[in-house]
Amino acid sequence: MADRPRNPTIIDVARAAGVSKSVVSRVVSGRGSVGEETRQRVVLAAQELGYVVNASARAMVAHRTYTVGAFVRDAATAFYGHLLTAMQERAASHGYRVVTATGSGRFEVSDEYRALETLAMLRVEALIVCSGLLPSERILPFAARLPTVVAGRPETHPSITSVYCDEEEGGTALADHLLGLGHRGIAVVTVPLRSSVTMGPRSAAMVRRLRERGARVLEIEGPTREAAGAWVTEVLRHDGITAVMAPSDRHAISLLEQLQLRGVDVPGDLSVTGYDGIGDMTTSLIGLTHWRQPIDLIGTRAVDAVVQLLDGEQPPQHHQALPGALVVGRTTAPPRP
Amino acid sequence: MADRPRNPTIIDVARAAGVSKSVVSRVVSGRGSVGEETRQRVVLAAQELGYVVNASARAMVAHRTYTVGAFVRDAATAFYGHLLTAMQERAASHGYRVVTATGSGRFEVSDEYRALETLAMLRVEALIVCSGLLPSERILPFAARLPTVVAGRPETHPSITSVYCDEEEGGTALADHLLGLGHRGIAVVTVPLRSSVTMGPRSAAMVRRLRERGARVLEIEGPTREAAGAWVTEVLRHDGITAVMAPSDRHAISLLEQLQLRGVDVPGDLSVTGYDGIGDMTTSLIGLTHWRQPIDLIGTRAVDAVVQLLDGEQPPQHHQALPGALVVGRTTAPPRP
DNA sequence: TTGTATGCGTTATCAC
DNA sequence: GTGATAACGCATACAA
Repeated sequence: MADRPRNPTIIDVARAAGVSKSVVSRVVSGRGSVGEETRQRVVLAAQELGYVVNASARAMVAHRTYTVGAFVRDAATAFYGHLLTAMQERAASHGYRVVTATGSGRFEVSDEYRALETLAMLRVEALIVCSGLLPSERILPFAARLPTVVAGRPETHPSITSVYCDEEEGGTALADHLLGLGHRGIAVVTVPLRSSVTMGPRSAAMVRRLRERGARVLEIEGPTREAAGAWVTEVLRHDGITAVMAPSDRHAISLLEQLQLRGVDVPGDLSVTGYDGIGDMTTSLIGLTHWRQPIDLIGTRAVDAVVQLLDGEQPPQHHQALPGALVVGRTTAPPRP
Repeated sequence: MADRPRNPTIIDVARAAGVSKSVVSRVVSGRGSVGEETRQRVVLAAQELGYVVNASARAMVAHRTYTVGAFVRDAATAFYGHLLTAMQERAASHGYRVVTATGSGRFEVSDEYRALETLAMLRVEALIVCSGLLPSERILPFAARLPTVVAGRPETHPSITSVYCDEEEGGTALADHLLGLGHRGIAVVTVPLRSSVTMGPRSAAMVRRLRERGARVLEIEGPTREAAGAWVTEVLRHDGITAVMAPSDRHAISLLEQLQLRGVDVPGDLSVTGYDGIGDMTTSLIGLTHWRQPIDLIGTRAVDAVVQLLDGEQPPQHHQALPGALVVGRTTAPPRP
C-alpha cells in the first residue's frame, strides 16, 4: 500500500475539541454522559477531521465484533445470492454485520478450511453455514467453538441448529402432483447424498413416494447439469416414461433445453418438474412446475436463531422446518392417453 | 453474547510451549527467524490450543487490514452475484479479503451512507463500487480518501478508476442487429440516467443509433420492470412497430411474459432484445438475443486495478472498457413483410 | 461531568 | 535465536 495519511483517532479529535480522549470515546460510542455543549464541540471536531471509529481497536477492548460469518458455497447462484441478501438485511436490523466467506464456486477441502479460518481470524461471533455440500462432520468442530446454524439444508445433528425447508415434504408433494395427474412411469434425476445434502434427500423422497404409490420409477443419477443430454437419451430409451423430475430448477432448465433440441413437447410428450423457485427461470414465462422454498424466510430465521444463540437463549426449535409451496406451472399435464 | 471461553492468545501459546510471546508471533506470522526445534513446539502448542491469530490486533499494529470493501447495490440479482464471486476469488489470489456492504436491494441515501461508513470502520484499504444507481458525486468523497474503482458501469470522472463494458457499443450493436434484419419501427424501453448509469446510457445509445440510421423510434420510459404490461399496451397501440429493445435481460423477460399473455408471437409478430447475458434466462431455452457483458472479467479487472492502486502504481488505464459480445438468439427475426 | 490510567493481542525494535 | 518492551486506538473503572 502506498503511503497514505493516517486516519484520525479519538486523540486527534480530543485535541481538536480541547477535551480528553475519554470524552470523545463517550460521545462516539454513546455511552456515559457528557455535557451537551461539550458533545457539540466533539461532534463538530470529529466531522471536520473525518473521524470514523476503528472497528479493530474497538473489538480489541470490547471482545466483541458484532459480526457473524456466513460460509457460502457459491454466491453466484441465485439461491445463495438471495439467501445472502436476506441475511445481511436481517443481521443489520439486529445490529450485526455479515461477513461472507465464499469459495471458488467449488470448494476444495483446503479452500474450505482456509475460508473458515479467515472467519475465525476475524473473530466472527457466530457462523451461518450455507452449503449443500459440506458434511455435518466438518461443521461440528466449528460448532463446538462458535454458535452455528445451518441454513437452507436439512440437518439432524443435535448440536447444530438449523433452518430449512423440508426436503421430504417438497419431494413428496411433487411426486403426488404427478401421480395425481395420472403419471405412472416417471424418471427422477437423482443426486447422491454425498454430492448434496439438499438435492440428495429431495430426490430420494421423490423416488420413495412414487414407489410407495405404485409408480414405475426410472432413476437417473445426474450429479452435474452438463449431462442433461444423457438424461434425455436415457428417458427416451424407456417406453412408458411420461414425466421427469429434476432435483433443482437449474437441472430442470437444462433438461428443458435438451428436450427442446430434440423436439420433445413439454408437457405434451413429457411433464417436467423443478425445485427451488428462485430467480427468473420459474417465472410465468417458462412456467416450470416446482417446489418453492421460502428463501427469504430461511435467511431471516437463520439470523434470528444466531442472534438468540448469541444472547444465550435457546432458539425456539433446534431444527426449524419452514413450509414451502407447490407451484403448478405449465410444464406438467396429464400424460397422453 | 453469552459468556464464552476466551480465545487463546499468543501468550497462552507461549506459556504452553515454554517460550516468549515474541517467538510465537514470529512463527505464526512467518517473519523473523526461530530455531527449527522451537518452531515445532510452538506449532504443536498452537494447534492443541486451537489458536487463531486475531485479525483486529494484527490490524492495529500493522495499520493494514488486507481487506477491500465492495459496495454492492443488490447482491440478489444475478449480475451482482456473479460480479461479487469473481471479485472475491480474484482478491483472494492477491491476498486480500473482500467484505461486502450490500443493501436492501434498494438503498436509501441514509442506508448507503451507513454502509459506506461501516466499510470505513472496518478500515478497508480500498473500495469497489458496484451500483448503477449511486451517482459519481456521492462516490467522490470516498475516492478522495480511499483508492476507489467503479465496476460494471461507465464512469468518466478523472479521479475515479473504472472497469466496465462499453454501454455505447452494446446499445449500438443491438440496434444495428435489428436494423440489419430490416426493422424500421422499433420501440425502446428507456431508463432515465438518474435511475441507472448503466441502463440509461445503453438505452440512449440504442435510440441514438436507430435514429441515426433512419428508423422510427418509439421511446417508452420504463424504470420498473413491473410496468411491462403497460409497455406492451403502448407498443401495440402503435402501428408499424416490429421490435422492442429492453434495457436489461430481466426487463426483456418481463416483456416476453406479457407478450406471451397477450398471445403476441415472438419473434413472428415482434422481435425482442435484452442486455447483460447473465444467469439462466438467456440460455438456449429462451434464446434471448442480447448483449453479453464479460462479467467475470469485469470483476477480476476491477480487483486488479484496486490492487495496483494499493501498491501505489497507476492502473494501465483510468477507464477500462472491456469488450462485450452480441449474442443472437431466437427472439429476433426479420419483420413480417 | 471530565480526566487519568490500564489493558486488549499483536508486531516491531531493540537488547541480550 | 530469543526475550523484554513499546506502541497501535479504543473503552472503562476509577479518581477528581
